[in-house]
Amino acid sequence: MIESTPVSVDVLALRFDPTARTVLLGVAPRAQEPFAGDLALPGVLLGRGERLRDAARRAVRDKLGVAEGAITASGQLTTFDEPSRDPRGPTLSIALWATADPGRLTGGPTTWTPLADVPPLAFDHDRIVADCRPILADRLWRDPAFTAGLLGREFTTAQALDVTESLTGDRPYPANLGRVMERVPGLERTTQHAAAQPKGGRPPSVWRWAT
Amino acid sequence: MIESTPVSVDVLALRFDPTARTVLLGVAPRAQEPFAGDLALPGVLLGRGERLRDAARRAVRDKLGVAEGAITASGQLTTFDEPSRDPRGPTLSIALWATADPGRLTGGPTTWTPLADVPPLAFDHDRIVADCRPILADRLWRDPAFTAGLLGREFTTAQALDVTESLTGDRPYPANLGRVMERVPGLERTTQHAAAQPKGGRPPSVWRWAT
DNA sequence: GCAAAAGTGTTCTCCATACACCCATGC
DNA sequence: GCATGGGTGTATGGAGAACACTTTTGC
Repeated sequence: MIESTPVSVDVLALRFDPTARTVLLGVAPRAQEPFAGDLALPGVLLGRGERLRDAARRAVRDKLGVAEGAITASGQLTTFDEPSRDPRGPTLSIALWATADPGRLTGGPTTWTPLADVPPLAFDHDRIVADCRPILADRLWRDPAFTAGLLGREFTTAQALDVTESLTGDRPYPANLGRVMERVPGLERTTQHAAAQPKGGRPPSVWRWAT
Repeated sequence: MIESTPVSVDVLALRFDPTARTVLLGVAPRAQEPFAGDLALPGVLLGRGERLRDAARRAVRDKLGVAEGAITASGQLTTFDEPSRDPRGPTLSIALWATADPGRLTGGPTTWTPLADVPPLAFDHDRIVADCRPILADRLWRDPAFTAGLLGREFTTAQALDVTESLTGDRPYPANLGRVMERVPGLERTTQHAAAQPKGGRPPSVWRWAT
């Protein structure tokens, strides 16, 4: 029997905060050595026969204190295999994304930090975040599960602008983003309009997923 | 100590055959149960601390009999985590691609089958091939390592047409493919022309990678 | 009215697709 | 010459980016 490399699942847990108008990444201080006390992505060792999605949910629940019901979607990113990424010995890290409903979020030791400005993290987690951000930006408006997971079943143009800016780094013209969204299968502009921003401005349209 | 899921690396080993004018996939009959005798992708269990690339090279060498020097490039695809994919118990399968130089290929029990027409394979390898083919098609002309690995340092327009057809399923117009290739960084059309096809026709241009 | 922010319409550019036509080879 | 097949030029359509101008809100 060959001794195999342990596999950990590390999660980029994302949540859109409509008040702060940014996408936040969930990180938590590590409870144990190594890097005890340092911030890190939620991660767990993959159990035997466990599916990646389930491990990701478990990581988010145990390490961030997010109820499983609040996790709206998840998916695979890439695998990191540098043997020295964990000082305890070689480990494989499979990165997944997960989106959380900003609704009920039991406190916990979680720090939600803007995705655009993540503090230094333990292990090679800085690299994981850096490598995966472009992948996430690419998924937006292309992968409906990811997009709907982040924005919810119903959202406004203003929120869509904020999310896009958080992920890609720059803010699209509302007109152009509207045309992109028109072409997303299953997404429709409703005739409703949300309340305007506190500072004023025209009230944005409400968008809804078909099914 | 938690018992972890064993990780196998399964490889889509690709080789361009200029004579047959198609991209071939390397498969070999399994030596052991389960599925002994059935064709399967070359795969090995990932050793502790072993890098994915190295495991892929090992798989191609041990299972296909391809010399390591003949492997020109490799890269990551996706991970398959259905717990029932191996009857012996849950295993993770990380799929990688690898390209082989059609030069020296010591016989071995390898079958090289056209990528467009792969026979039934053991385990879930049919699904792996089906899921990964579009990813490979997308990599062509975008990932220089992959493209150069398949076509070599120097190749003709005719070969480029054949490879594109094998991966995507339909044959582009020579004119359009030429313009795509002009825009590939590091790839240049030389002033040379190769010999014409046996049936005649205009001799195709030779393309070369810059460095 | 004024500032803020979304929506409408228009233009421009780039790229992919398609095809008519020209050119160079084997036979 | 004729079939074969790559190369040149050209047109068309769709997507993205940029921006003037209009509309609807808060104050």
